Amino acid sequence: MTSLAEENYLKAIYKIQEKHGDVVTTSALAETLAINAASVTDFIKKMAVKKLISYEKSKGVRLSEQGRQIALSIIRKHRLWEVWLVNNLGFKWDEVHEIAEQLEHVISDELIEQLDKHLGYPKTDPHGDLIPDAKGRFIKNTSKPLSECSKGEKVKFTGVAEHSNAFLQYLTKSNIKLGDELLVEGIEEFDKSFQVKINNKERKILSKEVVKNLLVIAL
Amino acid sequence: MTSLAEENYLKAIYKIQEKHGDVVTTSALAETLAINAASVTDFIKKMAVKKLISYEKSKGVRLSEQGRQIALSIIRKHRLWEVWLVNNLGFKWDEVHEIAEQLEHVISDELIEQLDKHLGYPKTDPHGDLIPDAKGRFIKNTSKPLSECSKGEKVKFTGVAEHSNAFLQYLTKSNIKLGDELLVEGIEEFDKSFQVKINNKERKILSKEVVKNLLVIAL
DNA sequence: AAACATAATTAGGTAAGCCTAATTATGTAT
DNA sequence: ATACATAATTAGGCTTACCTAATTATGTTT
Repeated sequence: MTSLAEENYLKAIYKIQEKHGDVVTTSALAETLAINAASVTDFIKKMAVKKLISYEKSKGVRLSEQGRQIALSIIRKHRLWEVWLVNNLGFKWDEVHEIAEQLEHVISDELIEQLDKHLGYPKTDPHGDLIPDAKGRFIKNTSKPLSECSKGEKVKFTGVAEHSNAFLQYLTKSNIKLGDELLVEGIEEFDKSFQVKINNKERKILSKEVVKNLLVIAL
Repeated sequence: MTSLAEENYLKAIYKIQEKHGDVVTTSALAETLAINAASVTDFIKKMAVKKLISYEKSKGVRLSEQGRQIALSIIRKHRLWEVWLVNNLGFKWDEVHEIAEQLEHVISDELIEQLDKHLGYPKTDPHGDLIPDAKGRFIKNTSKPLSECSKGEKVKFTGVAEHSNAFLQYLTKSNIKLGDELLVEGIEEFDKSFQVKINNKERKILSKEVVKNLLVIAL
């Protein structure tokens, strides 16, 4: 059995590893979990004994295969619940994270498989994040930040790299939604802002901070 | 904030109080929660300090109005989740209890109100138990055990007094479902078994143990 | 290489919820 | 009223998951 705390550590390690690659430091973990570094050191030693992670003293930790599978199952649950909250219960994409943080810890394989089926086996959550299957496998993802596109490229908005409510609400307010077609009409040299045409209709200026966090795929 | 343990104590106290009325003893609580009596004494003292219950030493405990409201909100959540699991996810009525025991502790008023709406504001759960509203109010319930009916009475099966999987599965196997119409054709003096006609079709003999746990309303 | 800042660890402590064993209440039978 | 069984409480401990303060590593600067 893995405890609530362990699940949260595993998920945090997975996410940091995903973003910054390789070994995860004690301080990075302490930061994301909002837990004192001394407590983290304590805890990861125990997790290493349980083979959930490998731990090199003063270096950092890495998920074991077992740990990775558990992390992925939590992420799978989190994202499936988010889909449900948005598609079936009418929540907005900036309202579901905290609720899903609770629901993701409910234990029942049967439940999660039935939920998956009920939702029609979605491949992505409301933020465009991929949902791993029951075995922890993802479909391929070829998205890149809009900031890496060149003038003239036409792409589809498929996900966000930043999940803060501030950013999600900015997009909602700006009427930019997953699935929108974006045409890069120009890039301002001075401030790296993008002029884009959305769904062949509206024209918008998007700041460098924004385009960095919009994930798109080529059309 | 009320902890997971507190929620479980409150729910247990509510249920014992409901069944046996009045004051709830330490041992009854210890029994239902499968927790040592000494631990229960410890815990209820703390709950009394928090005004969740009133506690008279060596006598037992009673829910405070605040405690009652919390207990009812847990029960509300439990039963709404059960409805969802059966109606939307395809679970059987004997498969949902443990999952709902976990889901009932998820904290979000918004969530539970949206769920309630999504389900069409159900008044009863899959076992026929009443679902309190957001303010902890129940609709009236006029049901009684089938065992209290007399020969010739025609009633509707609306709930179970016993929630064990064994009993639920017995009913499923016997093809007796909530909403079925039951006509008491005869009562065997010797063993108090009932001969009933179900939905004006099948005839069945139901033992005293069974009829005691079938809740019905007059038709 | 020495000095320094930063990161990580160790040591010692706390609160929540549980436990067992020992003691004290309570209520019933003699 | 006393004895007895049962229920409840007290006392002392344990584990989990956190904390602070003090110490030790690590990796840059100079």
